[in-house]
Amino acid sequence: MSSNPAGDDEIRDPIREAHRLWEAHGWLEAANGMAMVTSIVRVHQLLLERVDAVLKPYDLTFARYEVLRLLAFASNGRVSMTRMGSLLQVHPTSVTSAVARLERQELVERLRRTTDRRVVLASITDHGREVVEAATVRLNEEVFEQPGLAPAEVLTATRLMTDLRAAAGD
Amino acid sequence: MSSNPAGDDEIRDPIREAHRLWEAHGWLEAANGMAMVTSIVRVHQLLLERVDAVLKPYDLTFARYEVLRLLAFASNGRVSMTRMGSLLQVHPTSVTSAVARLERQELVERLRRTTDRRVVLASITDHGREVVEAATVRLNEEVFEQPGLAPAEVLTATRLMTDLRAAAGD
DNA sequence: GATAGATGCTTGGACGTCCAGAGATGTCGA
DNA sequence: TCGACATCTCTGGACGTCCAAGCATCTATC
Repeated sequence: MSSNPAGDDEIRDPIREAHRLWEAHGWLEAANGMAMVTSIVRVHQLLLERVDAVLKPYDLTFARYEVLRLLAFASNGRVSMTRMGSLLQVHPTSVTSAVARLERQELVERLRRTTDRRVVLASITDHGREVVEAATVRLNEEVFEQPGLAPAEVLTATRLMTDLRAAAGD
Repeated sequence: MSSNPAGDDEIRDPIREAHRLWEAHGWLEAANGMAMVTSIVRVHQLLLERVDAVLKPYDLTFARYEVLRLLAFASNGRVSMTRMGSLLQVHPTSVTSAVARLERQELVERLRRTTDRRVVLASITDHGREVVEAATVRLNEEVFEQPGLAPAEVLTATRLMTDLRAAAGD
């Protein structure tokens, strides 16, 4: 179809291309917002790829890592399911799912609060503590200390994301 | 445990709290990066919530919307599966999954390229075009024109996300 | 105390994403 | 022509997220 020597329809950056098409269709007021949203979606995907690659040797995903990290921080290493969902800002069923897998991996135990037997407490095991500490060291080294932006820009990006969260009622 | 009158362990912003804990554990070099990554993950979640809410009346998700939008832009309304995965930057199986659902909804048809019968072309139907144009109008109005930041900040955020994508080899 | 409503958690199902592997088709060199 | 290899797509399964619905337990009201 094309005479482009590097292949047909070479597109450098799909997001830039989408922005161009939005403007070409007259959606001028929306083009920049579309580009921002699409960029965030893509960055999210790339960052999670990096994070999950680091966590893979520990047989963890980011979702389960966050649960373990939260429990390791908690006093007594115990937090109720509902409270975890609230702190991690995920739905109760996601907590159920994550804790179920962590329990199978023997990184977490389930306990029932005696004063209110409806409440399930997730409790990190000694092995869970070892795993989460090792995983945190690696995550810090390989992702969080090298997030892909200069230190000042990291702060700017964080501030903008915080504003976006606030605008969405977070 | 706590004497906080508004309940125990009131936490305003889980991300700020995580940042504090990271510093308290001496992970100073990683704390800002952790906060940025966590913020992006959260913003992604909130934005997709907004987008999916707008698309719900059209029985679309963002993933399927992107496929439809791409097809509507393409000449003849046709694109091969592999090329869609490349342009949308998702795995081939995600394209298969999205096109399968769109086909059931009669928004897309599958054709086979005669000159190379390995290639499947997704082709948008007239009904698909109607749906995607209507959905685009709503998305522009309700999300992309009101992304939650001032216009200048939208540009800054987009630039930072673009730099992050470049750093990740996008 | 008994019953109605609230709360905490789980289950089952739909969808999206990724991986591993398989099947069909094309291409290239012996 | 034939066989080896590459390419395109799909299937099946694991995991995460969300929704709707259900069960167990607690609380409040009479």
